[in-house]
Amino acid sequence: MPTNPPAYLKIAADLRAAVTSGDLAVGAKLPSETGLMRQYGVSRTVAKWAISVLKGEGIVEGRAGSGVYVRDTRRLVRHAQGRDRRAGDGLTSPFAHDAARAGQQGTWEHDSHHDQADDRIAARLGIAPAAPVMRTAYRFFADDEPTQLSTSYEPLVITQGTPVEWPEAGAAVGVVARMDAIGVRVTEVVERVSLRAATADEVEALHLPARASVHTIERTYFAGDVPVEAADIVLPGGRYDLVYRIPID
Amino acid sequence: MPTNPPAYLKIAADLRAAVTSGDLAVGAKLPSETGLMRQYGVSRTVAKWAISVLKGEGIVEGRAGSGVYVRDTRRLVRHAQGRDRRAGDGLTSPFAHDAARAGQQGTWEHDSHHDQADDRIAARLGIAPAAPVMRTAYRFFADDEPTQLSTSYEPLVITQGTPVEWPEAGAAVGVVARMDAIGVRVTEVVERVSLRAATADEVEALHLPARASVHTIERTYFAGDVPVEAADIVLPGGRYDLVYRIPID
DNA sequence: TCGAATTTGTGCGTATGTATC
DNA sequence: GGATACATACGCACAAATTCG
Repeated sequence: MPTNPPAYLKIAADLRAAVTSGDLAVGAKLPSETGLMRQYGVSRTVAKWAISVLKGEGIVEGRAGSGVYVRDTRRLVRHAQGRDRRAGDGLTSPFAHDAARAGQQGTWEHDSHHDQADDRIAARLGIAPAAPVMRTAYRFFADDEPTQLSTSYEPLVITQGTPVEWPEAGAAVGVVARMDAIGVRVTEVVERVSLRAATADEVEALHLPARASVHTIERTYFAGDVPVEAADIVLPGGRYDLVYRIPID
Repeated sequence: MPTNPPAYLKIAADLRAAVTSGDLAVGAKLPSETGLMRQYGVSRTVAKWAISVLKGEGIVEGRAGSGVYVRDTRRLVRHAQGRDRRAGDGLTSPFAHDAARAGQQGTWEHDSHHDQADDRIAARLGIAPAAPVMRTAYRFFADDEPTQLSTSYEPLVITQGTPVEWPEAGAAVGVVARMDAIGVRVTEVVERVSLRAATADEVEALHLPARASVHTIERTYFAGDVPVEAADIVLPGGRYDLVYRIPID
């Protein structure tokens, strides 16, 4: 006798409501599968499907042998760079700034090397395919938890031989300050925000549960009409809010 | 004999790769459950779980009695309003503009009425709780497919008795143009982008598959430091790219 | 230290309903 | 009507991790 809506979605909705209402706080343990079976008079399969829905939504997390727990959904806020930037800002990176606002310590690791632009990056940077670029892969941590991945590309035609050729080697931090140091005035940043399922690599690097969603941001810095840096940024879905301030006129 | 990774994730990865590589184009039919059972030598349960993973990611869609099909993942692009706006822009809404860029026809339905601000909206608008607001619920369509939900709130203290009190009744379209018409100069818009699972209402209104993710945008327009409009916008995840252009300095 | 109980993770087989072709 | 295929649901089994006496 199939009911409408199906049992597993009704159970999922009940549990979701308990989480969002606060009845089940962060870290709280959900009823066990056996408990749900008795409580709702369903089979183990149905209890599993209900919980798997919530896991797909990223709001709970199963630990084998222990139980299913409400995940920490506190969000970091990422502020896109804009006119807020003050002089002296260049001493600390945008990421460290965002982490500090949330009361967390922002750190990162990086790996820079010369590379050739693939077709996609070449198109974004307005350079020839296979043109030389500086490629830097970042992994950012907030209180030692990995929370952001980023790969940036800068045309070497702009930076080669300058003090800021190696992004993390000089005194200036951040694209705007570094470009400023070599006389390139960054005037605009364009970000394209998208959403997709996390790849296996991202699940690994960001300590995500399987089936997680991520925000992806294609960020491009411009000096006038000339792109000077392109970056692919990956943020765990549901752990981040992205804030944009846009002046009108 | 549990292997690592589990069979259902391996099958899901194979199918995902076939979709992203283009071997399975948009609209193509995936192998049936029976097919997967034979192909991989697994039970129906495992085939089901593999497909359910892809459904959770929103890249395929099951049709009972027919099969599982690759969903259309072409993306609409939403351009946040900024300095791009030209004079005369006020004749067409930002949504219609975005749809036109994608070669689709943008239409919408709306429902306006007087209401009282709840605590959350009051905080965002900087007004007293229960203060009177104009509340307008929108549903936007691209080529007759629902693609965006939005609920906007304007403090009646600003608009009451003016020609633009009812958002969809006057000649001017869009918040900036309407506010301009009553001498309120909108100077900035702030958008907070987030990601969460779709509610049942949203699944219904946007024709989403169960377990879908959505972007949510909390948008606030400011005239100087004064908020003049707040809106909650819901976009289907994976069907939209959000583009922001931010001037530097 | 050990072992038993609990719980999730993965997997198999089957049955019924219903939509599509 | 019949064949196919998905959606939902039941029951069962075993492995692995955790918890706790």
